Amino acid sequence: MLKLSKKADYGLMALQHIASVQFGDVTRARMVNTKEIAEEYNIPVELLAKVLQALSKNGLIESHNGPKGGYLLAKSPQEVTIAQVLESLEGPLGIVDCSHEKEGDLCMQREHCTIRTPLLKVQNSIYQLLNNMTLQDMMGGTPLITIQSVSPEQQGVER
Amino acid sequence: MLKLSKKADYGLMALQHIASVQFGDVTRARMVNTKEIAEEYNIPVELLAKVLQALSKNGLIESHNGPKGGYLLAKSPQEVTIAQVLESLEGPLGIVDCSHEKEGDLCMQREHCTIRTPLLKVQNSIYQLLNNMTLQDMMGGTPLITIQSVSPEQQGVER
DNA sequence: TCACTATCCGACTTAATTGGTCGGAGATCA
DNA sequence: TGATCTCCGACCAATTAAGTCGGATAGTGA
Repeated sequence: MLKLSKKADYGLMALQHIASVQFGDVTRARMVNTKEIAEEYNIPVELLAKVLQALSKNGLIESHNGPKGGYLLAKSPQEVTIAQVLESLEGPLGIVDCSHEKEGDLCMQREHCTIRTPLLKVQNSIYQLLNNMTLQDMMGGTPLITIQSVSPEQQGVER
Repeated sequence: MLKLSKKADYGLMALQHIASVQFGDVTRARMVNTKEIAEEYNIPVELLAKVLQALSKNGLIESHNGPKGGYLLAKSPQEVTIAQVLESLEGPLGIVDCSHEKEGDLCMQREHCTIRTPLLKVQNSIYQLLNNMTLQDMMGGTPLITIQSVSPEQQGVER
């Protein structure tokens, strides 16, 4: 319930990866391509490509093709909010349908609908939550759970 | 995106209706059956029945069958949280899959997953939000959009 | 310059979840 | 005791998401 889609998951991972390559201290800034991310995170390549497509279309990342091509962050990490990412991949987000319904297909329950107002409140709260968290927060702010590429013998250490 | 299911919608409406019939000031307390709710809110009867079944199974309402039967709220409105309702109808709610994953099917992205921790924060915030709002809040606290059942003589008005 | 290669891009197919439907079992009231 | 009204559990269809495939485009090296 309320689970976000694989596309959203993949999108967030990819963006986070691109951001840390581009702005992180460890490696020097470079372009990163679909295949690299897919292999790093075990994501089906073509699906990830689709996700990156959408993000590019919505102006969150820039695409450069040809050999040595790849993707680049279009904005700085603190300018990209989680809400923007999710909306780019899944359309406008809303708990209730009637929040963004067009003329003609309003729900049959409308007339007696008593749950709309309180749910809209919840929806707004969630939106603010997602809109206040940026890529920046996902990168540096919180430590990784398990770090594999550092010391392999710590693999078993979880949570 | 993040939209809650029809079942959840229907469930909330039904509970709200039952609550206001049982505890509201307008009419005297009585049992309410599936058909009545379905007609009132234009919900497919059988689907609503399924929803009420689930709620009954999870101890949120009591079922009484036979003629003059119907449903009754099992707890007082301020004891029933939105989170409880949603979980009864849709299983445990979580933004990320890995929050309640069992042994064996952990996601392939786990090893490098950098987005888990921040997303869990978001998830907790949302949960608290839903867990702090009760049926009571949905009834009296917030005004209705359209108030049809206010004047008693309109009570019998059916369509 | 020209051909090759590696990339992005859009449409299609398949699997899963959700929404909706049907017939049966149990209980109550006349 | 019988008939009726209710809840209950299993079944089927439709929508949506997940994953796949081939084509188009741009850059590089000979």
